[in-house]
Amino acid sequence: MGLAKTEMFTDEQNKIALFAKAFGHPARVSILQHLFKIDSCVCGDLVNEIGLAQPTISQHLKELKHLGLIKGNVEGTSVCYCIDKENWTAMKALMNQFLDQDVSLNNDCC
Amino acid sequence: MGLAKTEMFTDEQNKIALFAKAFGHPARVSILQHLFKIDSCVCGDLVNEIGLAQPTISQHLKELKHLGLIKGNVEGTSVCYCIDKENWTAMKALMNQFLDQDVSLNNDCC
DNA sequence: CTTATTAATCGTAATATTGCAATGTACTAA
DNA sequence: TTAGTACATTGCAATATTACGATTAATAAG
Repeated sequence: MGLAKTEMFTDEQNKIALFAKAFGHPARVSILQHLFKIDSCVCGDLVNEIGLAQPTISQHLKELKHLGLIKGNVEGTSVCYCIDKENWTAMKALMNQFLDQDVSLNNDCC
Repeated sequence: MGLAKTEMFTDEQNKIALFAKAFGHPARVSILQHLFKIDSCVCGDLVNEIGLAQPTISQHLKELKHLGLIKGNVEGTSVCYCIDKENWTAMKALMNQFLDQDVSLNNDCC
């Protein structure tokens, strides 16, 4: 089917899945890492940095923007993208809550 | 195409993407949360806990096992699944490295 | 206005994912 | 052996994702 049955899960679970899906492609991981590294806005450099075609990068950027993880500003003919820090921090908190479930207390049963 | 061009990305980026993809479905998030909550092994309870059919759960478990995030032991007619703590910790370190990129130093350019 | 540049959008092909019915396998119990 | 239980596998349909060529939209420069 390819259609996730989101209605049977909690909002939190669905939210975690949505963010995780955004990181589920190396191109988007790469884009985000680059935006962090540059520590300022990047425009079409991403197309050169990463080896994918311009429409492909544009599509990945659109997804990240839709999730609120990045912001984009038009600047002349080019567009300036950067991390949305506030939303990134909120996302990080949610992911850490999931990743940091208590591992130490488990008894080794398997 | 639906085919990620993994060869143009670093091993780290691809690894992050693979783990993230595993969390990119609420059912798998739910399965993992349940395994943590139970704090011991779980067998077929997952089918009842989550509202999906048995083959579907089995498939999600297979993916998580393939990634090394969970372990499964046969126990009589049932199978006992639990978190692979060592691999989970390693995965967590990798993800945190990605999530914890320095946000504070950025200048607000967008 | 014309042309160049940059990025978004459209359309489409190739591939991946999700979900489940049907079936298979392995073990247990009677 | 037979029947039952628990889980895995297979096969398939529906949908999603990825990638890119072609095109469009918007701005800038001449």
